[in-house]
Amino acid sequence: MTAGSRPLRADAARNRDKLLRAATVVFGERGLEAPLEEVARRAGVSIGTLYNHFPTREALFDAIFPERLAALERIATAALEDPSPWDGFTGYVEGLFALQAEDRGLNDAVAQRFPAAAELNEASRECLRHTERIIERAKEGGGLRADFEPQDLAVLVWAMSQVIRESMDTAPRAWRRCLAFFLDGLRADAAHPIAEPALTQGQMIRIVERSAPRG
Amino acid sequence: MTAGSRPLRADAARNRDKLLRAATVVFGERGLEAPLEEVARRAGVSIGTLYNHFPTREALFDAIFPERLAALERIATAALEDPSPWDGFTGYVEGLFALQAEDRGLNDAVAQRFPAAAELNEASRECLRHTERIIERAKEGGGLRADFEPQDLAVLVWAMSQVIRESMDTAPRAWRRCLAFFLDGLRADAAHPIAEPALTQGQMIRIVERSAPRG
DNA sequence: ACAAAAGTCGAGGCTTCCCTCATGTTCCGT
DNA sequence: ACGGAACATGAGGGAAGCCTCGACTTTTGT
Repeated sequence: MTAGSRPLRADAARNRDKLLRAATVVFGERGLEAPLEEVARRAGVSIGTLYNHFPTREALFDAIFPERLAALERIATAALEDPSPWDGFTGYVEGLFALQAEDRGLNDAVAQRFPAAAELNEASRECLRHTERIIERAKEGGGLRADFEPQDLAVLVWAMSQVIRESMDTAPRAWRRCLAFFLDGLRADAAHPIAEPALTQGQMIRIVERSAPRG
Repeated sequence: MTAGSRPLRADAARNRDKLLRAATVVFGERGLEAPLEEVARRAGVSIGTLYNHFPTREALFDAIFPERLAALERIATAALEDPSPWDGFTGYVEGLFALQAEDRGLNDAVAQRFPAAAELNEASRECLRHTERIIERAKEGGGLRADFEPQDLAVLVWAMSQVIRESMDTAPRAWRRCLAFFLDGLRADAAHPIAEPALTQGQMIRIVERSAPRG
């Protein structure tokens, strides 16, 4: 909140708050593609009012998720302070997916399904910076295989986000098993050479920018 | 083709064929949710004719994909004949994902996104039966970890189908790297105990039946 | 060659979701 | 307690897809 503009009128501030609460619930249940009209309905407010406060869907994301990603910062900090770099790494990854498994919206957000959400993606990128340190530390500690790159974690997030999406209603812990298999492949002593190189930064950017909701 | 009904009129047979070719192309490019009107347009036929031949989207799937999955049978046979059970296993999995990476529709189909496509899902299930043998053989050979279950392969397919979806345009081979990490975690000598049990058959069924296109 | 059967056509009704804007209401400083 | 600024409202127009149905055209058997 840059607070550049006048303070909101009392009723407007109340409505904005109701909208944010409703959006949090609706996106959590239905994912980031939930109809905005349901958000308005749930907030007890007209669709026009929703658009008054948040001219685009992405503006709503930006108002909701950066704060939510603060939880991730805490998890990252704990990871960097873990005496075992490997445990720190796995703890971070598990914490991340546990968050995703509790909220369809967050799951979509972390998988970068809406490139137009500027602040959200900025927050994601901020997290990624922690991630690099966690990965580097785990490699130096000898637990994590040396050829694992930060971009590989982004790919893992795509993969796990789908597992979570499919299974979260019926078997909310199922992703843990999938992740365990994967993590066993990331240990230094499990490493076999891999011919395919990691995605470049440029490729990542191009992919994320393309990934519209349904395109 | 049970050939229970009369033979089609000549023009009708031609149109049916054009529709199948068009659908193959369109689904291949856009995935199983592609607009049917584009299929009709591409076939040079009206939307009404499309519905004459295929009353539902799923009927189209059933007419296209079971044949396509025959390629998988061949890959499975090769896997079972590989002198190394582990190489057979990895070869099968790579062959499967390579197919998915060439065709968005097949990628969606294998991930079971349309439970109503009866014959398609029957064909998928048939493949799964080969899969069980391949997995069993790889475990007995000592290459594959003992706690890997056939349902885990289905989960892997969800995961990889998403990686493929995201990356196939920009980095068509990127999935290979992700799979390599995963496979390193499936080797018997990389195995660490996993607390979370595999999905049960019942859970799998419930999940697949829920997974509507967008719901 | 002709009529009945078989097949084709596409406009149009339906749904869902998007977003806007003219009108009406509420708040707030004076 | 009043006037203007700020805000809320929801009907409605638009886009995309789905699917149907009655009018029309082609095939085929005789």
